[in-house]
Amino acid sequence: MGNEIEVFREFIRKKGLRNTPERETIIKEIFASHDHFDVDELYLRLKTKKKKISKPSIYRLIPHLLESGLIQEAYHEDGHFHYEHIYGHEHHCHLRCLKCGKVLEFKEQRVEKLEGKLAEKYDYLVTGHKLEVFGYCPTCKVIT
Amino acid sequence: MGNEIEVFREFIRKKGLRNTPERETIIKEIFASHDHFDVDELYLRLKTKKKKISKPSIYRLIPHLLESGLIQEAYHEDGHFHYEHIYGHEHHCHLRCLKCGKVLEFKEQRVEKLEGKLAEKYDYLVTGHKLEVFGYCPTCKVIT
DNA sequence: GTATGTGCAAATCATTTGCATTCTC
DNA sequence: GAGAATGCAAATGATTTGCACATAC
Repeated sequence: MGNEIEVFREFIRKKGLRNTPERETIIKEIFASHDHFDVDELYLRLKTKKKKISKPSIYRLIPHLLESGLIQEAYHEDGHFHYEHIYGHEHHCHLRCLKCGKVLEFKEQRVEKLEGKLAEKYDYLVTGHKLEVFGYCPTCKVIT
Repeated sequence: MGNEIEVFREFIRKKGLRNTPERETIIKEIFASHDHFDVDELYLRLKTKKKKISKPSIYRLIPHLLESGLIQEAYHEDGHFHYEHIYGHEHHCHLRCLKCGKVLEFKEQRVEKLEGKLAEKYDYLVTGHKLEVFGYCPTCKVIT
């Protein structure tokens, strides 16, 4: 079990906000799976486990999770966002087919060097990145 | 003036679809500006120029523009997508502040090599990529 | 004690869709 | 002439918001 809860508590404290059991329940559920998630799916997972958390509570928590660096937007598909938790997990990128929408994951280290350069050049505190490569998958490239 | 119109005509022809003056008007307007655009803003730009194009026509055209590689999603913000035209323009990536949401653009060539490797490894026809680096801007990193 | 968070129901707003009409090929 | 595309109005569905109550600090 990671200490994402600790990271979140620290973040909340620094911001002068308040933590709640609902928020910790949501975070635990997010990190309980290795997969991407979306709000509706997360809500249903919680419901299945008899946790009474409302959707607005999830929606209201997400900006904090993004800002704290615990999660990031993975992609926007089927009309809603899909997120992935990034804290304590190996980074991966996406290879997407422009025709059928299929998404493949792959690992990439090359961009880390770039992060350092950018941090210096623009005086940013760089915390992560998202790389999406697109094109046509083996099936779709034949037809196109 | 680029030949994005030609590229689109070719794409439409290959797919056995039909081209229309509305579509070409939209494409010309997209490429008339160097900036990102979103559907509403594009619609208003067209309206200002007395072009009677409906929003659904724009929405229905976008998947084709994506698939043809003329445009790509730049980011999803303020509840809607922002697109950028990529055909015939130098590629750029985004550096985004997690706190204030500010977006900076920068150039990057390093990822092109990776594209080749991925194309080979997964048998994809790779046409482009989108790289977003995030963190805190000079102002926000002080406060956080 | 006070300001923040929660749940509910209602509101918002981007995007999609049904349909009758028009237009491309 | 058949199948697509358009515009309009209505529907959809994710996300947000107002509000009254509960609760963290």
